[in-house]
Amino acid sequence: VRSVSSKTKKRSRKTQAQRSQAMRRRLLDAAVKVLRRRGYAGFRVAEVEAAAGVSRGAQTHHFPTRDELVIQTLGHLFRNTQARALKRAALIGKGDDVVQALLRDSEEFFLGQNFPVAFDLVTLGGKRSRISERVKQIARSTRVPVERAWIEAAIRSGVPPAEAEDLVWMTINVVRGLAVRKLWQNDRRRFARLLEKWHRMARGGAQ
Amino acid sequence: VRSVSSKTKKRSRKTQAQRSQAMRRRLLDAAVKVLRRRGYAGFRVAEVEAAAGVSRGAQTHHFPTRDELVIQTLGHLFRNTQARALKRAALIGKGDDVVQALLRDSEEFFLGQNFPVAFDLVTLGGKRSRISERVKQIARSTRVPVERAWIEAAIRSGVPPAEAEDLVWMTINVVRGLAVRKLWQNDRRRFARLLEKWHRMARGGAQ
Amino acid sequence: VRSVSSKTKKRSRKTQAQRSQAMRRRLLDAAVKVLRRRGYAGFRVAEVEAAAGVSRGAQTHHFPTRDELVIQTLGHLFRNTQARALKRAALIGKGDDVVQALLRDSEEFFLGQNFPVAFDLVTLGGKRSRISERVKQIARSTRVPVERAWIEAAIRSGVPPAEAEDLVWMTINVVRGLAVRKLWQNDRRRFARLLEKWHRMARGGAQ
Amino acid sequence: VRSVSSKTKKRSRKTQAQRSQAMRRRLLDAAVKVLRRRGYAGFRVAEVEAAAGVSRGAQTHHFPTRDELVIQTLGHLFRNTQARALKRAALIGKGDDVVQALLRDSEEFFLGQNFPVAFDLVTLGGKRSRISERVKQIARSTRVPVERAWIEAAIRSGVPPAEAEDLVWMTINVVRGLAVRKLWQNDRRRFARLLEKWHRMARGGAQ
DNA sequence: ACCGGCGGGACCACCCGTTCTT
DNA sequence: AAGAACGGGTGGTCCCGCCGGT
Repeated sequence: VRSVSSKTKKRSRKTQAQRSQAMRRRLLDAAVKVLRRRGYAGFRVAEVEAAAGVSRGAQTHHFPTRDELVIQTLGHLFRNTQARALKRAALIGKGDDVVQALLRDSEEFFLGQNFPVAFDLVTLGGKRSRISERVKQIARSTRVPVERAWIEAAIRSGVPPAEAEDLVWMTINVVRGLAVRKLWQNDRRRFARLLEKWHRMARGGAQ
Repeated sequence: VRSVSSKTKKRSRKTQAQRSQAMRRRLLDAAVKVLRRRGYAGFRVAEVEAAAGVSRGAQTHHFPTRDELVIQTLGHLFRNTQARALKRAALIGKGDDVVQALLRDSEEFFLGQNFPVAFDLVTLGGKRSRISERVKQIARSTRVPVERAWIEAAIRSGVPPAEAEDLVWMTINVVRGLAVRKLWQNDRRRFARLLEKWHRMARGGAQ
Repeated sequence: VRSVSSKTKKRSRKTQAQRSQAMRRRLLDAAVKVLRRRGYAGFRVAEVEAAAGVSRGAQTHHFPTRDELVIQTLGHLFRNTQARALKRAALIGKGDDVVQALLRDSEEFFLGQNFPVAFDLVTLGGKRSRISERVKQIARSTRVPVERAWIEAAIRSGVPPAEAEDLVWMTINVVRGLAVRKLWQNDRRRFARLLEKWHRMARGGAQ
Repeated sequence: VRSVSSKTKKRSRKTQAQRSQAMRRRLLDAAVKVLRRRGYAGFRVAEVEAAAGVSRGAQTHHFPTRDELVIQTLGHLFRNTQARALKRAALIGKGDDVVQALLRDSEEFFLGQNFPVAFDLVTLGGKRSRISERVKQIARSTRVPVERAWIEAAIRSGVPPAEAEDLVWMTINVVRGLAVRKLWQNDRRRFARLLEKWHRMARGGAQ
């Protein structure tokens, strides 16, 4: 991509660190795909390797165990989501329809492809408690800041500070509930109607 | 299902059937425990056998495959839940606080021990599509009647028929949303506050 | 082996316990072969299975882990050796040449095929400490009775009790030393000469 | 061994060679530790690297394969032992107690830390025949000169030449036998008594 | 000389379903 | 119906060696 002055080392455009980084990324992206397709129960490292076009050795080098790979994958996923959410919340200013914006953001997260993955992992319990704990911690550390950002956004938009927190919680919660329902019955029109209804109630209540 | 022709063997056969029934029940109860502890991914038939105090052969006899056991277990769980819910909905009469009653019923289901199990199973995808389909079907066939019953209860209690469906959906949905949040952060006081808030909003909207 | 009166069950000559026993024996015998050929470091359960003509499942059923198989194999080996040794010691009576008899018995054990196996296992240390401990314990519990039996035999044969213990120890020890030398240099004539020399010295000392 | 032609590069080359030498030494010493702790079966090149504080690449550079490292380690060990033994044998003069001196030397070797390592390696058989052969050869080429040196020392001390060889062999053999017994039962007092007994017998027989 | 990413063979344990026996 | 032996696929991890970089 960037020009190299020396002829002799033409091929070595990438340092080891860069190659390493690229490989990690390929593996994580492939792992996301597999988690979406199979869930944690059906997650096979071999499938990730095949999807990433990477050898067994390379995989274990970067992620020594299956669970480590899963956890890092979740972190990868949540970091991206978080970044988008924070950006959106930051755009909210005085007079903006924060409920509307928050609904859109939540829909993308909860009704998108990532949430089932997160959900699946969070429900792991018992013997798998080690992974379970780390998953919960990742969820906390990425979602709490998002909620905080939206609460501040709500206040900026004009919602009374005393009500902002509940408003944000409830709005997120409504979408979260639909995400679960979607798992066994995906009725988009009804979902849209319900969200619209909440939108009206929330604006009514906040005004 | 099969006809009983001989009277003479009635007694002994009945004993057999009872024993069989008892064994099935022990296995299903044990399977519930294991599903709670380990989730589907960590579900091992051997652990069920140990928990039930039953031999390998007995388990295989009653539930030929692992997935069959899981599905029957889920059915077992949902049937119980459904029965309780229908009973409660039937108690609602004119003037009763249907939102309150529905919230209580939903809390028991969604915030109780059974929901994570159901949730875990519903998220199975891909390769496991066979079981996944049956799980969804069980969810549909047990939850839809419950919703219908509550809608009717709402109408009986005095909610305008045009609003009853949305009211029930939204009320259930709010609790469902909290059930997910609970997976990684169980803040009971805040949950109670949110449910109370919804209670007030719903009654305000319905009045 | 035993006659079965019923015609219909002609084929079921063996009980489950007998079949189980036979299978264990086949596995142990095969494991002995593999341990001799490869040593502990090169011991592969798959090779044992192939040698025994047994499936992976059957193997794990009887010996859940590789190390368990190894340990049981050693026990198997030592039990046989011990039985033979005790029988021989019991034959010694007044006036018999106990040193000669003990030398023959020790030669069979230490210079035979079994000793290198035992030796290999006893040297395992460190991380493998669990197996190492059990191996040592097996060695102790089978060899100590053998030594005791020979000491008693020596006394019966006429060796002064005060000298019997040292005599037995030293005789066994001489053969044991040659067993080690044999590992890298097998000079039978010289070994025979040395043992003969010790025989003369011992009889001289004991007289 | 190799001639140094250029004077100009003497300094820098020496530095390189020294560093190389030091690294080899660190690796060999670490390998000794690991062999003692784990035996050949549990020997992992990664553990050697960790113990030596050396990178994967450096290890590979000096010892291209695992077995090469093991063999070099054994050579390292035996060379040291041999040097000490030859020095001790050389000190023996007319009238000295050669049995006593040989017992001391043998105790250090056979009852010390190095012998189990050697022993473990010598027992490797079958598939590992390549390494096994080299190990035996190392044992032969270091031990035979030691034995010869002691035989000569015995003759110098006054033992009749016809008896010297057997005396040395037997003395070494007695200690070697105890080395094996020590593997599963370390009874120092008894060992000392037995060695003392042999000392008296040998002097008696030699006089 | 030294470093570490990477390739990939090997091996064991897990786990379920089947097949006798009792 | 219940119990236990047996079959065998599968998958994660280990571990070594290679080789392109530094």
